[in-house]
Amino acid sequence: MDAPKPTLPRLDESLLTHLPPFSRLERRQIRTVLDQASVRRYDAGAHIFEEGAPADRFYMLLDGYVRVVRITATGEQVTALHIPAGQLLGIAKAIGRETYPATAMTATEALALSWPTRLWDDFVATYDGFATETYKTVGQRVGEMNTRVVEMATQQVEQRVANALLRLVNQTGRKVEDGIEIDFPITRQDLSELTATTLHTVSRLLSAWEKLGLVESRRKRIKVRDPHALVVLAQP
Amino acid sequence: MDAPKPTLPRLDESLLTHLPPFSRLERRQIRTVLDQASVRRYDAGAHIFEEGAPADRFYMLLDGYVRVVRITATGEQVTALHIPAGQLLGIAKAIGRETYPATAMTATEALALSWPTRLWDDFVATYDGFATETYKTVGQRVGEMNTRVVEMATQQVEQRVANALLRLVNQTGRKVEDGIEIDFPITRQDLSELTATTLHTVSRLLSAWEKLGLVESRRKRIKVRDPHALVVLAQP
DNA sequence: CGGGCGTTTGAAAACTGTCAATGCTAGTGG
DNA sequence: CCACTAGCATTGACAGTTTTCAAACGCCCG
Repeated sequence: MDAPKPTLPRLDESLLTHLPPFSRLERRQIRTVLDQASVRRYDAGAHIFEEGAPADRFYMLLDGYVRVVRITATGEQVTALHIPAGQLLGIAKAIGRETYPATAMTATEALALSWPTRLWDDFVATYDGFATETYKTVGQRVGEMNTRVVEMATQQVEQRVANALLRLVNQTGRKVEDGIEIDFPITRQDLSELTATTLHTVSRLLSAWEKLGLVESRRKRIKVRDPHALVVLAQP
Repeated sequence: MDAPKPTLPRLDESLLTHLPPFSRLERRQIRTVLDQASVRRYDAGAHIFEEGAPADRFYMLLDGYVRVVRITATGEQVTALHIPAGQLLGIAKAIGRETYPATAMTATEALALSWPTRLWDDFVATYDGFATETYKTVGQRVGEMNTRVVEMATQQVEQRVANALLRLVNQTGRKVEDGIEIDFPITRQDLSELTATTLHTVSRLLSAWEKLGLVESRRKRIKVRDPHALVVLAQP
């Protein structure tokens, strides 16, 4: 919400060198980019920007996970997607918008760089590969949204939840002993907002799957023990 | 699917002068753009391009309506959006994709220009306003998809169908005596693919609304007589 | 004028949501 | 260090919208 403030120590260039939108830049260019950036740490659950607000800044998530949600007139939340560290967000400018199309809130403690949106056109024009890579990101997100529309239109709840779990595990999974765990705290409610159902139904499904040995879950943590069996469930 | 072929008579420049992506171009530039274009007429129901195919060309729809659909593994169709004359389509390149993300089929007889995708970067670089306007188009479509996800996640079928009807009427409505009619042939099945329900449910809803005097419909035609009442129905 | 395709309608079944109540966990503060 | 409590999760019973299944109708185009 309030404007991010620059930190005193200079940011290290290695922060960006391996991230796609900046990977083709020279050291000197990265220096310039970093000198224009603000860093900020966010608590878990903090709002980075709000749907409908002027798109003042765009962000690069350095650490943590962000949930992109829309909130309906009646107060219900619908989660559009999750963004892992290393991706841009708040890039309204890339799709010709002056305001943010959704609210971004952190799913974990997070760290992000940001730049004033007025620098966007500079970045696109000046930095080789920046535009290409950001449009790829847009493309992936559009693709993912598309997939969700198709799923919601054609599949039953069980399949949607299974698919959502698999996607989370693929995108943000952390390999642990006997399974893969979703790398951030996620509640039944969160999962239900991602799959257009209720927390009750999600709870029942997870309980059932746990009895079958497909998943294991504690409060806010979900571990998938048998991804393949889930893939089977996810099919109609 | 075979390649569009150029027509013999030269295309008139006035075709493009008032269309957003080209409206800032000079006459001479439009001439160049047109000389590189192919025109083609499509029958109603024809496929312009297919999901997953290499994005060889991008298109400007000059007349008619196009339906963008995705087809699931089990053969069900889900309609993503409708595109009216005057808009670009097949602009995979704008979102960093090499293949079309969905199938485009005509809802009516249609007329479209097209260019080889290799010209895309030229267009973006050379023509003032082209990039900006196309990204606005992308933004609008993303916004619309977003809205549909939210609707599907939070609303009942009746509200979704009402909202879909209103959107169609707003975007492609033609004012007629005592009402506004959707400007292209649309079946119950089509509407159900747009709202994630079945043709039966759509049929029942339309029958009920017709009894109430909100709409009037014949085979493949829907006329909205009382948009305001529909807006009320569309609310939760 | 015929038939195909779109449409209508009834009845029954099925998912899934709603309501309600309780149990449990993890973090907080004394 | 332990008790407390707020938030998260579980579960049963029930209701209701929506789909599914089936059958028949009727409009339009060729």
